Amino acid sequence: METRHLRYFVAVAEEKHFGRAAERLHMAQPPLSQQIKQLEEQLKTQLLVRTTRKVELTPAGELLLDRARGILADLDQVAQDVQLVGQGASGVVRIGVAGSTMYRLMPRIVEAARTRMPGLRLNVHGEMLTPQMERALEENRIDVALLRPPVRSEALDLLRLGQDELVLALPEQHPLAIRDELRLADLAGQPFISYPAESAVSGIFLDAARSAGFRPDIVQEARETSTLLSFVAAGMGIALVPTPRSTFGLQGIVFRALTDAPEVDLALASRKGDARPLIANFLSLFDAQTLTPSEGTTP
Amino acid sequence: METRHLRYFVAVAEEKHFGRAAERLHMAQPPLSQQIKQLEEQLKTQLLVRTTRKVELTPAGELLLDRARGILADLDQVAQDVQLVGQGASGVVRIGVAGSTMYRLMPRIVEAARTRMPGLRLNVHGEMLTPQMERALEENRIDVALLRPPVRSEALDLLRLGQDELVLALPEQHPLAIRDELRLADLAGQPFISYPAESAVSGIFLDAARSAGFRPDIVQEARETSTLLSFVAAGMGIALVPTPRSTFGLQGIVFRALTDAPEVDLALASRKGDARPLIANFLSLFDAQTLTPSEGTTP
DNA sequence: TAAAAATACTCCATAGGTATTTTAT
DNA sequence: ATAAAATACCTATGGAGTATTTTTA
Repeated sequence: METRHLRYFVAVAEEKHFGRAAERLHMAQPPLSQQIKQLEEQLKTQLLVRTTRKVELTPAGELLLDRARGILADLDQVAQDVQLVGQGASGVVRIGVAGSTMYRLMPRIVEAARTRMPGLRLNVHGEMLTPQMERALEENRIDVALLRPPVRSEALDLLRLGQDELVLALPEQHPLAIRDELRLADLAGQPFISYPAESAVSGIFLDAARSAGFRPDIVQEARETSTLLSFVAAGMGIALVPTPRSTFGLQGIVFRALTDAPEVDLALASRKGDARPLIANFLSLFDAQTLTPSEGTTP
Repeated sequence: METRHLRYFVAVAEEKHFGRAAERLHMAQPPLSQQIKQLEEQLKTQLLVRTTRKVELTPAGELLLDRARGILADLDQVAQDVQLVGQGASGVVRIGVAGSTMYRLMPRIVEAARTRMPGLRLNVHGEMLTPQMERALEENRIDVALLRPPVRSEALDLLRLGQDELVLALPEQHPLAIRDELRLADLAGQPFISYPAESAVSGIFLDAARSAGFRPDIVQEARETSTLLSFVAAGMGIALVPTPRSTFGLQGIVFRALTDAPEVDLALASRKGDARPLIANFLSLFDAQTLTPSEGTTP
């Protein structure tokens, strides 16, 4: 049974007239009769009762009409869908995201995708650290990653989305809070709360501290900025965090800029080899600074 | 897009090898390549990535593989279903049934249909009287009718299912209840409960009474036997009913046979013109006395 | 008898086959 | 160097067209 048979049958069943159906199909009546006859022979089932005055459907014909319409509609839909996927206008992008980009940047990304690529679905893998995302990309478990450089792998493309300065978070009553100018070196000897050692922000912080001539005393690690700040609020230590716009409702915390603040980037990483139009389209959403630059968030 | 394209594509996508796919399709490799190429051109979408070492699916190809399998399965299913309907092995039979055949005969009919024609679905139109069913048949609102003859129309085929004698139902305390032999004529002058005037049983009763030389005094009509017997139990009158096997839990009723009891048939009626195999098959279930004869019920 | 579907036949488009070339590993 | 897909070309099946006959309301 070819789709031709279905198209022809539906036309005849709807017109209840071979001549008119043939016209509608832009063909002559005899070959149409032949094809219908062939269909009936293949199905070993009479579909139409023909008299010279009228064409009527048998119960089997009624069933076929209904089902054939469905199948033809399916075919049209599939053709459309396949083309959309082929053009990269439709499909699922698996995106790995750093912990708390979830709160400020991710919603913007989701919104941008929703409005400018309606056929796209984002499969979000949250709470990942940069090295985890690198591996996940390499092992094809995710397609793109919203991460903080640097990345080790050479096989990744990076699209910089923005830059944050690390700012100092410290308890309100802390002696350093009254100083109006602070340098990194002033923090030597303080107890620090930090992100996990594997995280990009932690690496940047440690490098910067080493350059400033001290080795920070990390008294506590926290994966999420909200947790980290709550430790600061509790007076356990001070911390450097990527310019947070909210204190997560915590009391007793103040933020101070550093004159020599280390910078952290935020970037979209993807595999260099990945030629899929969907990924290219998704990345192109962010080429033209859709998300205002320096709109970084927390690690 | 022809189903050929789908079959070919599924074969190649599954084998991931044009040569093996061609073998599986019992054809040569070049025309297969051509057809796939044609499909890709029609969809304006690349479906496969070919190298000389391996064939891989694009995301669009993955989608098409999945959907094409579904459509091909649908087609097979449709072909099967159409053939079943064509052979009359599957479909819906709209059956009109006399009121209380529902309780004893209908379940047997449903059971016979279920076991011997699993593809058949019965659409039961209950609580109908013979003349209503005749009209419903003529107007093609039902396909068959389980009714009590006689029927007026010449355009119906009747298949007799069984025969009942009308038995006398009367209050326990009724004077006639002590007589050991009763004839119809003995009932002259009694108050009667009867089925509606249009019903077949009512007609048969009135004819029999006329022959016996009296015109019954009908004090109450009831459509359903259960209702009718409750009137008898209440002492409102006596009644002739088709051999009921249950008293519907009513107290104070007795049944007496009449030596000259009128007989009522039960039959399956169908349109003479109806050549649909489904109807023929359904009726043939009852040709061979599947339902034991004289298993009649109530009107 | 007239309108419509079925036949009979003819033709040609194209699915499918054969031979060969190209390509990527 | 080789396996596999693509290309080139040919063949022939069968889909579609034209002319005509058959059917039935």
